[in-house]
Amino acid sequence: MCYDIKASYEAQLKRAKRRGDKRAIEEIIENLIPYTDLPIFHASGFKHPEMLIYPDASTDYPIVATWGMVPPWISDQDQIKSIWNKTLNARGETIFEKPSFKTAALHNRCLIYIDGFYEHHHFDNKVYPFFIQRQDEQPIALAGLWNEWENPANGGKMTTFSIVTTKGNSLMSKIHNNPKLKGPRMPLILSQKLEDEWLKPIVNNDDKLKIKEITEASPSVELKAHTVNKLRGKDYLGNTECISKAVNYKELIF
DNA sequence: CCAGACGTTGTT
DNA sequence: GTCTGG
DNA sequence: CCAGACGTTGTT
DNA sequence: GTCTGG
Repeated sequence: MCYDIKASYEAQLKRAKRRGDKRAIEEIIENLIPYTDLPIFHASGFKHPEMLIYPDASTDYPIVATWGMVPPWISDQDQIKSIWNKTLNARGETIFEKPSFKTAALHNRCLIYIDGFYEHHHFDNKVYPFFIQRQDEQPIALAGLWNEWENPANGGKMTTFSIVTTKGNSLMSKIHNNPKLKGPRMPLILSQKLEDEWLKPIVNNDDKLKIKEITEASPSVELKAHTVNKLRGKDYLGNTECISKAVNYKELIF
């Protein structure tokens, strides 16, 4: 599962920067960043933040997109409201089957670069938020699906995305403290090699199988986690830098 | 055939 | 748009 | 996902 | 307990 993320400028621009094209970076900062909610120290998917994603059609130059997939057959604002809280994540195992995701799974895959994500741990009837990041604290590349929706009423365009999830690893199991095999979920984290595989167009069945393989392999990236301040309700601090900082809960036994 | 959905998460 | 359930 | 409401009347 | 809103 993945409903809460941190996405700094540095993380979001990581892929654009790898070519060392300074002019391109300036352009992105000038023309795209103003339309995003960056920097995001914490955002809930349920607030549908605007971020940068790297689509297959333009692998090194990002576009602005809203978190919460709006499938092409949606016809008005009311339908958007009823669907986009349910399409923040897409189960990797079924992206080629679900009506909301199947077209995007074939033709509209993307990468989302974040610093880390947040998960809620339950202990003694209370909820403790954790921030999860790479052990080396480098940005994380997530597998995503995107779509451009056109409003039939006025031709207005809206680009949206969903984060692909997969089976959770042992750290996730511990945070979710779930003994069941059915197990916790986590976002699909891609190694550098798989990032490019994920964006490669599908032209035959082998390509499709390759993508399926990626969604089924458990992420090999080493992660670490610490408790942070509340992410929901009255005690929520909002989108402030300190929200991903470690906070000690004395009563919590983890 | 038409109507209605179309999605994800987890059980301290 | 396309699939599922009745 | 978590937090917060969960109801009625009539009008600041 | 269960549903809605963010």
